[in-house]
This record gives sequence, structure tokens and C-alpha cells, in this order.
Amino acid sequence: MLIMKRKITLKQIARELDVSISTVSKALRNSVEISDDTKQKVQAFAKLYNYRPNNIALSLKNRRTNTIGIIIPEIVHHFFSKVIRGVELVANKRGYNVIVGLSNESFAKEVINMEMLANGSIDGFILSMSKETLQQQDYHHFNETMSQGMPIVMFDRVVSDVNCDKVIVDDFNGAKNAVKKLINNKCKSIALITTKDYVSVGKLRTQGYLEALEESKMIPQSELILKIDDSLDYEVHLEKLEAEIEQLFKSNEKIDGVFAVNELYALSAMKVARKLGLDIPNDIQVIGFTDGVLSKHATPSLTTVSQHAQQMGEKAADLLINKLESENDEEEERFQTLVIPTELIERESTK
Amino acid sequence: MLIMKRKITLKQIARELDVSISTVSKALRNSVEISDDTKQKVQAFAKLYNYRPNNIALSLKNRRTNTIGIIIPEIVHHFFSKVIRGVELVANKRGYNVIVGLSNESFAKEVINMEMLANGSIDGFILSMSKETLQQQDYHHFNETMSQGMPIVMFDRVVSDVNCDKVIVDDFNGAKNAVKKLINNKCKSIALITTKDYVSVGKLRTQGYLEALEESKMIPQSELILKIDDSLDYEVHLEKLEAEIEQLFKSNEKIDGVFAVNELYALSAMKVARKLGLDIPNDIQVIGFTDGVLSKHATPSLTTVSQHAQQMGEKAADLLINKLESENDEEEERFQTLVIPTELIERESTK
DNA sequence: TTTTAACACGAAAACGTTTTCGTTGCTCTC
DNA sequence: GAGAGCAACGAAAACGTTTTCGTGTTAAAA
Repeated sequence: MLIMKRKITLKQIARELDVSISTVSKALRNSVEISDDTKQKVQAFAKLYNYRPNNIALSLKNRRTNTIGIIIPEIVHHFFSKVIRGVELVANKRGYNVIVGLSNESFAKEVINMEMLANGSIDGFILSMSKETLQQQDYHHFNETMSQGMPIVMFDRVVSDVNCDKVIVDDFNGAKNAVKKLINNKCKSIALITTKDYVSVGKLRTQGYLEALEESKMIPQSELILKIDDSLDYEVHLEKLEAEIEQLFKSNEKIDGVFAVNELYALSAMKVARKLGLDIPNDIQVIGFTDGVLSKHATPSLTTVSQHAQQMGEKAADLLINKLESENDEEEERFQTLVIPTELIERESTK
Repeated sequence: MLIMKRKITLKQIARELDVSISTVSKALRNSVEISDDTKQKVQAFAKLYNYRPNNIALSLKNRRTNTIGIIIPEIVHHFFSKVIRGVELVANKRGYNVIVGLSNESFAKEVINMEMLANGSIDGFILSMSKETLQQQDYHHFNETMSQGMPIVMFDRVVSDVNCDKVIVDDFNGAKNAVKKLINNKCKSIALITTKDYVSVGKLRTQGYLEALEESKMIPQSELILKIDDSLDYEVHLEKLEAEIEQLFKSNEKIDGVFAVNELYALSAMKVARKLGLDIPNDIQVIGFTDGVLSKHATPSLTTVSQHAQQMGEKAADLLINKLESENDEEEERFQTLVIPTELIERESTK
């Protein structure tokens, strides 16, 4: 059985060494006010008992916790977990901790989570909005939090109605370049598999698709655009997804290229294509979005648009911490939007 | 430009209403000591200014933060992120926050992270050890933390040298049942693709493999066992991995079954098999470990051993919080090990 | 009228720090 | 030998709570 020794405090050291608390505190911080003798004595004692200042007490005194809160819709997700990794990396490097809240795509949980953390637990937020929040367009919790002096950095799923720092992917150009790649590869009939429009990123990617077609004087055809209702969890409705795609392929046999706004749609498209006896990439070429583990390990491996999720997390964390540590108020008032360029990662699903 | 209204405190309410701080505090908690008049006045004012008690001050006073720390080797990982989800779920339900630290498989970072959090920031740990820690077998940071009265719950990667609560997967029986499944499916020559032995879970799964063979009077053959050195990041050494598997297959053409201790090994095995012209599952059947996104969406989809990661996280969180909130010291001293049963999820890679 | 009890509230300590501002003794200077 | 100056330390406030223990006022009981 181990001996229980509770964490030692300044007060206990002071009592033990028969000096005041102030003296101990100063001695440990190597203050010139304290004689070398006393310093040595105190520091030796502190080391012996492995003294560490209590973070909570420090937070209360300094009115800053050196902790940042990150709120995301889902953590079992390649993109979001990579963002967290980026945040944690620079947060740790700069002396901050990271506290995680999951909204699970629910507006109510997002609000609860933020209120729980905003009462002193953290110094600022990094967050990506839930789908429900995007649909309801209710942003009062963001504005209230900010009006109490707590900075917010939003990433990926952002909205222009909220005035704060943002880190976003260049969804429009990412999509556009992907589709242009298909066009350059001689695709004549390119399908789009996307989400309903309320998800901001889905909308932008759709626009990129359209723009690419237009620039190449190709006429967008509505029957080539499949809009999936992703309010239902597509992980469990795989068959439904595949059925819709199969329908798309069957009623448009000339399709020789597919751009999908996420990995799963792209993989499903490949699966359906194979089922219909189409060869990838010879009969049909496929490009997805998000460089996740699926794209890499699929057969054939999937050409995709990488979002540099980790870099997004890093930038967001730097933005937030810079704001937290900026002296001048001017800096604190100016909001910026960082756009992370995408990168087309070519693999086997395209020529 | 939004108006900045800093968070209001008891002191400010007291001053504004010309009563004492104690009165305000009691009024808000509906104490019988306070007259109905005063209560109403105070509560109305507090509501108007959206008063919320400061968490840090509460933590300092109560000497508990209602926050639990979770330290894992990696977050961009299906298993670990699912565990986090489980932890967050019950933590939130029971009024706790979750603060995440990443060791990145490094001993040093694990220690740093724990020391950073152990100084008052959290009430207890949930963690899975880094590979480096497992290799070095240096567990002093765990024991020191616990000797200071901070409980630890370990999951998945545990070690008997540390005496604490644990939540583990039944790796042995999971592996054994998987291999028995292959045997029942008429496999005569079953290969094992595993890791080096210092990773506890890899070792147990290997033992399960051996046990299953023995029970069926089959003789383990060392040339059918491939031990991968996963100290190098296999995500970037895919070709090396595949080359080793190809070598295994080529020098043992009779192999008609493969059990791999993780998803990636299993997928690589399938890829190599296809390359060699083998049909899955007719020529060769494959079973993996960990029910990740790869298993589900691979073609053919992979039969695999599910670890119920989210459930592990939930159990770990309940275990920890129960300990934190237990009154009697007896409960606090008894350590238990929860074994989560595995489940064989049958898909297309087996008959 | 005096004692008691109930009522409504305030003062202060405590949690563990840091920091400002004294307050002692000294030694040195003239 | 008186004042100045310095070295070394301590008291106390502050961060924002909760809670214990007074304390004063008023109404009821003796």
C-alpha cells in the first residue's frame, strides 16, 4: 500500500520552515528580497517534497486559465480529430491545455457545452458549428460569449453572421480544381455528389463544381447533380446512399467522371461503379474531398482534395493564443479570416 | 461593435443591491436564512445580468475541479477517438469536463502532460500508455500521481506493474474466437500478422491465436507468424509492410486464412492477396481486429473483432467518477479490472 | 417588564497563490 | 550619536466562492 502524501502547499512549507508564506513564494521565484540562505533552504525543501504551484489558485489570481476550449460536432471523424491534434500541438507548445466538448451536431448540446466552459474554465474557444446550428441560424450563444470578452476562433463550418476570427478551407477552389482535373483528363460528363445546401462547405464545393464547368464551356446538367440528405446518419444508411448513386449512374450512362464532396460519397460511387462493371479509372474517374484514411487505403486508392486539417488546427490555435496574449486592444478588435489552400492528392482513381 | 460587459460577480451584485456578499450567495441558493423579499430582488438582478458562478473559484473552494484528464498516444485514430467519445458522453452526463492530452507515443510527453494536469487542473486520469512507456517499463509517473491521491483508470494498454483500475479488451479470447472461426470455416493453414511482443495487446492476441490452434490440434508453425516492427510509423511505410506480407504469402502458398491484429495489417493482407490473384474469401479468408471505418468500407468488407471502444470509454469514466464521488475510503482502495467482451463482426472477407 | 426565540442579515475564514507595502534591525556616514 | 539607507522579511489584500458563526432587531412567552 502506498503512502498518501497530499500535494504540499506554500502554507505548509512556510509552517515547516518557520517563515512566512510570502517569503516562501519569493524564495521559490528567486526574488532578490530573500537572502541566499533562506532561498537555499526553501528551494531544497520544496524540491524534496516536489512542490508544484496549484494551477487553480494561479488561475483565480491571474484571471486566466491557460486553457482553451474546443467544441466540435463529432470526434470520431478523421478531419476533426486531425484539427484537434493541430490545436493540441501548438497549445502545448505555448503552455496551454485543451478541453474538449462535443456537440454531436446538436444545437442544444453546443449551447450547454459553451455555457459550461465559459464560466471561467477557459480563456477562449476554438469551434466548428453543429449542423443544427447552421440550420436554425441561431448564433446568440456565440455573440454573447464574445460580448463577455471571451474570444472565439471558428474553423471550417463558419458563417458570415458571426464576427470573429476564422480559419477556413478554400472549398470553392478546391472543388473547382478537382473538377478541372477531371476535365483535363477528358471527362465529358461529370457528376456531382453533394449535400443539401445548408451546410456551408457543401454549398461552396457545389459552386466550385459549377464554376469549373462554366470555365470550360460545359453546360451544367441538373440530372448529374445528386444532393444527399445527410441529416440522417449516412454511416447507417449506406444502402440508401448506394441506391441513390446507382440510380444516378443508371439514368446517365455517359457519366465518365465523379466529384464527391466527401470520402464516403466517393467510395460509395466507386463501389457502385464496380458493381455496374465499370473500370476505374478507365471507364470512370472519381475524386473525393478530405484526405482521410479511407481515401488512402481504398482500392483503387482515391484521388482527393486534402484540407490540411492539422494545419487548420495549428493556425486556429495560434490565432486564438495571439489574441489572448496581445497587449494592445487594437489587435484584439480586428478579426481576420485565414484561408488554407487545398491540395489535390492524385492517386489511382484518376488517370 | 458589441458592448463589452465583463462577467458579473457576487461582489458586484452585493454592492449594487447594498447587501453583503453572503446574503447574495445565500439568496441565490434559496437559503431559508434570507427573506423572500431579498431573495426575489437578488435573483431577479442575477438573472438580468446573467450571473453564473465562476468555476475556478468554486474549484479552489471545493478542492475539486469536476474535470477529468484523458491522456492517449494518438487522437487521429478510430479506436482512441471512440474511447474519448465514450468518456465525454458520461462525463458530461455526470457534470464533468474532459481535458485531453496527447503523448504521441512518447514517454517524455506523457510525463510532461501528466505533470501539467496533476497540479490541480483535474480530479483524476483516464489514460492509455504510450508505446515508449511500455518499452521502457518506467511507471514512476503513474505511481507518483496516485500516491498524491489522484486516481487513475487505465484502458487498453495496461500493465500489471501498476496497481489501479483498468478497463481492457478481452484480447486473448477475441483473437482465439476469430481464429476458431477460420478453423470452422475449413482453413487449414492460418497465418498471423502481429506486432512485436512489447505491446501488451499484441502479445495477448498472439497467445489467443496459438491457443485456438492448439485446441483444434493444429500445430503452430513459426513461418506462418509475421511480426511487424511497428515502432516505425506504418502509415508511411506501407510498401514495406506489403512487401513483408507478400514474402509471407509467396513462401507459404498453402495459406488459406489470415488473422491480423489490426485493421491496417488485415487490409494490406487483402491487398497483397488480390495482387497475387487470390480470391477473398474463396481462396483465402481474412479477419482483422478493431472495428474501424476501414473494415466497414473495404472491398470486400472485412470480418473483424470489435472492441466496443465507446463502451470502454464509458466504463472508464464511470469507474473514475464513482471513485471520485465515493464517500467511504474502502471503495477508494479497492481496484478492479473490467474486461469488455469482444464481438466478431462477420462481413465479406470470410465465408 | 424581562427573558427567550425566531428572523434576517453581515463578518470573516478558507481554498492557494502573487504582490504591494510596510516594518524591523543593521551598518554606514557625518 | 542621530539620521539615512539597505537588507530581509512579514502582513495583508486580492482573485470569487461558500459556509460558519456571530449580531442586532423584533415578536412572543413568562
